[in-house]
Amino acid sequence: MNRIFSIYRILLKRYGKQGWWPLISHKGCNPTKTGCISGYHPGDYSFPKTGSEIFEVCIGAILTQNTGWPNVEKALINLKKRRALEPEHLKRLSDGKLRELIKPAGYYNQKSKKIKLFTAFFISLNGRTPLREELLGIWGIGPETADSILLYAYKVPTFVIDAYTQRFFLKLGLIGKKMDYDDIKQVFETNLEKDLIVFQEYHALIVEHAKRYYSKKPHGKNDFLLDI
DNA sequence: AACCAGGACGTGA
DNA sequence: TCACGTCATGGT
Repeated sequence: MNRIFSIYRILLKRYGKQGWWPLISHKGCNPTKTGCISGYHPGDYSFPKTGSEIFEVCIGAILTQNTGWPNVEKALINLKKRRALEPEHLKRLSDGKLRELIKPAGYYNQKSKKIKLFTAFFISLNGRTPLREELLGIWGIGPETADSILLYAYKVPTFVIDAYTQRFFLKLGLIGKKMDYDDIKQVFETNLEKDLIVFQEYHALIVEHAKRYYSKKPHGKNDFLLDI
């Protein structure tokens, strides 16, 4: 019946719970170990638990723009060592030092500016959950980053669309080539129950699946889902 | 050694 | 609106 939902169940069965969003502060990750790709917490939807963990997810969402997670993790660990994953500390960090710390995540000139602007906004929230429109009003926060922040930092059930999702579901014929971000988002939100866990897992599962079959060209080669 | 990554913004047509 | 160019490091 509902192909959007049945694909979710198939992906969940194949890959299991993904445990997004990863937190370097989560036990299991040793910040001194290089190349540590950890911090996932499959089956535990209580994260992030603290204000600083919420902040960490937000900064990670900015750093991962068009960037692989291993690079982001290096940058986050650098920030963590400097105690700069606390908004009040990060605010006081010089722009030059911030650029240096996040360098492994690339685009450090743009991203340092984005992080500074977001940090000021985050502090002004005083713990309140931001509105999507507020996030989109910040320079450097586009629709995907805004939705990632809402879904994984603030536990707001809003669906995240990324480049992988577009490639994958275009190939499946479930979205159109000319649909924009909000059009595609609506396809998912109207075909799924508004459930935080489903929204969190589905996006993560799409990324996991698409990394395997939609990274290299031709996109979709050997994707078993194209036959179903 | 190219190619790609869990995007967003600025520009010109 | 929209199709491009730009931003940058590190993994495969």
